[in-house]
Amino acid sequence: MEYKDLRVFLSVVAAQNLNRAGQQLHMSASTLSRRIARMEEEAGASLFKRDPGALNLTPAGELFRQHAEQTLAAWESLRSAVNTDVSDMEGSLTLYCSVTASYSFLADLLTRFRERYPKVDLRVHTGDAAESIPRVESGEADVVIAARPEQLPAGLTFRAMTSSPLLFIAPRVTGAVPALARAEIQWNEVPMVLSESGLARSRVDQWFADQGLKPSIYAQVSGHEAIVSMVALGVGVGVVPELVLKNSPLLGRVRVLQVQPELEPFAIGLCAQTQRMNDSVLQALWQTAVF
Amino acid sequence: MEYKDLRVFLSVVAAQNLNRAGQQLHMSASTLSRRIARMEEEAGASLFKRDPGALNLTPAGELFRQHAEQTLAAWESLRSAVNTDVSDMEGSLTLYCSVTASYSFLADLLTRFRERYPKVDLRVHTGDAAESIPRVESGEADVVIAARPEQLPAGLTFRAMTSSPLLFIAPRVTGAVPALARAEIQWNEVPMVLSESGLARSRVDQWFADQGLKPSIYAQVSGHEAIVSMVALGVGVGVVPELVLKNSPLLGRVRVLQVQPELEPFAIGLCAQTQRMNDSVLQALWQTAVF
DNA sequence: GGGTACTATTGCATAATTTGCAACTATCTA
DNA sequence: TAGATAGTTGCAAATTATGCAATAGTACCC
Repeated sequence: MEYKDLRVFLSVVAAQNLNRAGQQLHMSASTLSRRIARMEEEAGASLFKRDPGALNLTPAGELFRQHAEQTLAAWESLRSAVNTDVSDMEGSLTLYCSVTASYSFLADLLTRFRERYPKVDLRVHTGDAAESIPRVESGEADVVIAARPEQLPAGLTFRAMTSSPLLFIAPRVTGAVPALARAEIQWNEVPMVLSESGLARSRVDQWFADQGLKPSIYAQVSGHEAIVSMVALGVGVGVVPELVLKNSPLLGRVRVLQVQPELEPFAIGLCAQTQRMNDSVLQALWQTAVF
Repeated sequence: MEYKDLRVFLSVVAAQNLNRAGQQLHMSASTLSRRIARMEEEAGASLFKRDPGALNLTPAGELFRQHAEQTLAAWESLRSAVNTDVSDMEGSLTLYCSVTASYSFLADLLTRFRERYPKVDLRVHTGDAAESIPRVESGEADVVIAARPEQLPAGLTFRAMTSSPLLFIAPRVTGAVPALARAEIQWNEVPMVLSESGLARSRVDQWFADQGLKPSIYAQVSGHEAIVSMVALGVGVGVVPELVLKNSPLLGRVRVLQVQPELEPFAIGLCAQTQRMNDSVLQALWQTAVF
């Protein structure tokens, strides 16, 4: 039994559904199913009634829930007590991240950070993902949530939180892009909607170069979200991380193209200047991201 | 942080020394060192003062110790409450194991079992390890601690707890066995002291057969402990599990021979009849062995 | 002062565990 | 009965933990 299991359990109790809980926790339903099975084995009793429609607690599950809440509360309390100088740590932290990252990670991260270090003055800026690395290099931001660049610039430290595949997307309405209708796609005729710069752009350029092709660029835009919008309008094919797609309200208007070879996935995590890593506020955020 | 870590922590606190704690826990000191390092990172403070001579708790460590004790107590209490019919489970269990296994595992296992299920009437028999499997097959024992046979007989269920290498041992006094003194050992001239039967015996027979050799058997005895005794006396070479050797008072009188290929290690664990596995007392023991 | 013994830590290869995908099962619904 | 939804399970890949062996730091003794 590990503390992470207890958090998983409480999430599942709240969600009453493995798939919903899995989305919140960034885990698959199968993982949750097995973690719960293990907890039940260790506890020696089944914790959920598998009523069709909703997962409800058994009496044993209710006791377990109390145990989980108390134990986690005691643990957080211990952490605060032990880090006296940290629990009422003061200071400020400027964090920059893309709009998309703000949907999927920022909420979790900041909620936990706020609980632990309420006195730290947090400033959050959102914007284009491609801006992340420059911002942390220039010192405009103390820390950013970013995709790890192919070559991490010297002086920066990165800690992965998750990864997200990089996908080709096309308008759902077939026929909007004639070059896609052929049996074999003629990539040099496909109008592409790409980022002006950034990791996604260089990966795509490399992908075309590896095949000895030159992309036909219809539009260069700033921001992955704009790419989804333009693709949904039917102007061409774009490339965005799955994370952006999942959170887009236009998800239903585009479709994912299966291409070979696949683009290497984005590694997404926290990034800060190495020389600032001994700053206690930064260390606190680092830890919050992990446990 | 996992509950096993908490137990590890308390053991280290009690032992004040990684090597001693490691022996009790059947773990290496390096593992303990790293687990503690991880706990300290997760807690956000160092838990032990690394005073030379003894590991003492820091103030943070003292708090952590309280947390660990309370959490584990709450957990045990939950387990008891949840398994009402089990915590005051009655019944009896006959367990058979070798003398050696009784040193290294039985104490831990029975202590924990007793705490959890005090009303169960436990009967323990010790004897030759080779007797284990027959005893459980015949039903003389409900469960045995045994090495897993090459071919687990049908109808038996096995759960591994640890493994132990199978070693060739010789008298420490060189010259006692002339055939060993040669540059290349002439195995067919080496007087062997072997079990009359059992897994170790069949593994050794197979080992000789694989090399196209026939062992020269000086003595066949019953019980691994007797093998160590006879080898220590200088009569020949024997084969015993490391576990037996480690616990033998004659450890200093024998030496381990490096042979190629090595014999496959023993997998040691609990074994019971599959058809009895739905017996609640047996299940209780099974769980006790794991968590 | 220089061994010697003892203890904690770390590099590395291996072993064990965990994870997600995909296929499967079961139940509800139209 | 077909289709949808939700939980479980086989399997391969990735991650993580483990022990061994080597290292580093300290006390103790001659």
